[in-house]
Amino acid sequence: MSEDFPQFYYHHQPYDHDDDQRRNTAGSQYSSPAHNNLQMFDPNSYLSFSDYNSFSGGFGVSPPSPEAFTAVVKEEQTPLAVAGETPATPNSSISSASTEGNKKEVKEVMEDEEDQSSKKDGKAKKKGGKKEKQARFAFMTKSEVDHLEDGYRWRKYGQKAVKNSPYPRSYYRCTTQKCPVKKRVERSFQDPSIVITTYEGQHNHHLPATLRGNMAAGMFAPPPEASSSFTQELLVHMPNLYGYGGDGGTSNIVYHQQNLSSTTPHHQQSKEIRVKIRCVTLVSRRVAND
DNA sequence: CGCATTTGACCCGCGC
DNA sequence: GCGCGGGTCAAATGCG
Repeated sequence: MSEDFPQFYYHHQPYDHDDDQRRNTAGSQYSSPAHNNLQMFDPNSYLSFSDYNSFSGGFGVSPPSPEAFTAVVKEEQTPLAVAGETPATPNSSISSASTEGNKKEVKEVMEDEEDQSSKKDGKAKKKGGKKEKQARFAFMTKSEVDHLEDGYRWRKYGQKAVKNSPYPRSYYRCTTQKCPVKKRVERSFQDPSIVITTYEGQHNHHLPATLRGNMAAGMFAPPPEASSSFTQELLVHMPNLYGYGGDGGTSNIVYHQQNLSSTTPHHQQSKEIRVKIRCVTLVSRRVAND
């Protein structure tokens, strides 16, 4: 699976020479036409991660040279997710800008457990073999820290080396009792500045009160000055965005880009947040229209 | 002392 | 059937 993620955001940073070098070495088998265009993205490689049809059907927007963008894939909700609670605590997460606010971009993917990727999930079955399908939600964040703060408390229970990647994958479980949520965190081998976080399951509890209130209930960790409104906006849009409460019958992908500075000045962060909110709004409308 | 992390062993599914 | 790789367990260790 780890092979799929880098493919997804391939060339997100077209001017990163270091990245090119890495592709020529460790990621040789993933080499693709060197155009700074996400159209070069190969959905086939992504298939195991998310529904291929979602991409082929919805990848109509293709920015020529993304400096920063957000991509969202919305797919059918799993029966489990639909039957579950409303996303008071959606299985989404935050890509924290860490202490320095160095987050540059966030990409999200909603993963449907009913697609082919569930095959791999089967491996997660433990001795009991009772593991059920869990909704999964993955996103990529440009961050220097591996474990992004998302408001929940996590306990690391494993770490494995990732094939074709020098970076290990870490496994975390929510420390809250009876909370089934897990997450995997790994770093892209193509761009080590990218952290790939995959959430599995939905929290059956609220955010721990000890952690900066509930500012992290959304998907991203906004800069402090914008945290409140930003999170609220996201929470408002999340249901449509990920099909919670929706018809769940449409596959969708929305791609969005903005020419955000990679070194966003502090005073422009709120602007960036607004851009993202707009993006989410756009997604919501689109889903609604479908 | 309690909790989190580390890490090697183990389990399981899949491909050959 | 076997090997590989992903995921999890659990004892040891670290840390506040």
